[in-house]
Amino acid sequence: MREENRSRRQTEIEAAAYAVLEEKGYAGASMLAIAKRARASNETLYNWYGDKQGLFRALVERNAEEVKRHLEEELQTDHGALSILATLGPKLLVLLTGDRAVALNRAAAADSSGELGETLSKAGREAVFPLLEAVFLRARYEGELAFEETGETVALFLDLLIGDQQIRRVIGRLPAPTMGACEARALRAVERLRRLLNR
Amino acid sequence: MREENRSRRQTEIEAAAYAVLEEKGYAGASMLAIAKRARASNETLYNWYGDKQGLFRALVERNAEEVKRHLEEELQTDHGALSILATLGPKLLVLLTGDRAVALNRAAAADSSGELGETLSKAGREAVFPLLEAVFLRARYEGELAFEETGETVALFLDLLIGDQQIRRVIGRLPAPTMGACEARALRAVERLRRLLNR
DNA sequence: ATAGAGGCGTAACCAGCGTTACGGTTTCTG
DNA sequence: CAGAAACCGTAACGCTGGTTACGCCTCTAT
Repeated sequence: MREENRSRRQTEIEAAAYAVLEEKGYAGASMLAIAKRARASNETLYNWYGDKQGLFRALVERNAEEVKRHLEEELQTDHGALSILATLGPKLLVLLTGDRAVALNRAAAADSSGELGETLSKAGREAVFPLLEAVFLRARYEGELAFEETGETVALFLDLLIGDQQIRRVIGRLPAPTMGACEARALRAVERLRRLLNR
Repeated sequence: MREENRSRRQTEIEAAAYAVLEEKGYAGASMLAIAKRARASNETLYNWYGDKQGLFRALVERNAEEVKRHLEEELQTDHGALSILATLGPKLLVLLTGDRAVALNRAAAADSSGELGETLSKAGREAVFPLLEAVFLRARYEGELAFEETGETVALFLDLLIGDQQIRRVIGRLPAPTMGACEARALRAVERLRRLLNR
């Protein structure tokens, strides 16, 4: 199969996996169901991904890459640190509470081996964290924020930004937030951060 | 079976359910495994709880009752509001990030019908929320905190207190926090709350 | 004491899943 | 254009789970 063709096929299969996952949960997302939805053969799934965990590991990794790419793009700009946070915040919030991320978190929660959770966290939070640290160091350098421990500050920002939204989404008690809601929430997070870290 | 006997048996069964759930996850927690662990018959399980969902619904409800009871106990005292928060915070944090709560959250995440999530949230967050509102109203009355929207303030407190700890626990990337860690975190949450809501 | 209810332990039923296997067909390659 | 590789669709295998059924035993109530 030609390279471009195969790559397109892969995204189709992964889209199907998301669709089934969002509909039926991890336990209900059978390989055959995913194959049928993608109009693919399960043999292809097994050839490409090895096994069920492999398929979902691929989903997690690709998703995390996308998230990181989005953020790094933002970081390339030479905007002020707080202004970066103001654009980064909503973006991050949308990504983390979106249907795909929620489905992946559910899958990780259901995977008792903990491997999916590890991949999700390593490629997600643990990859984003240093990027945010860089932003905060810049903010301190610019005299906008004052703090001692960078890591602690990033954690505070994440608490203010995300809070318990993710877990509530995962157990199905919070609808996907609108873009506007994410912006408002991110704005408040930055505002509070400034009040806490001023002077 | 005598009433006390049956009630004891129930807690034994539910303890077994927690044990298996914590070991194997929701998908792996089979009725037979739970029955065997509790040295009970699965027929009994089905007679008492109806089906698998019923059993876990019972777990969720009983757990939520306990949480609420703990908190209400604390509220009976006539301590100052901030002092109440200082004792309530660690307690809440321990309960919400403890092995039991995490296992239940995983079960809710795996339940695609959303019923467990609904029960967990209704009996948990949505039951605790008004209690916290009462505390904050008292704090405002005592002149300790200044705010407009009570609900928003409670949400802020929960963000500062819990943050993303729960979701990280659920996907298996955070060990159960120690009592000391919970106390420290709660202390910081209250401290930050005061900085944000003073004057 | 004795009948009956209820619990125990186990087996059995059916369905579904992950995984493998296999012809038939398409698509690439030389 | 022919052979090979890859893919599709489906069936099959082994296994496990939820749920039901059934004999045996223990406890309770009359």
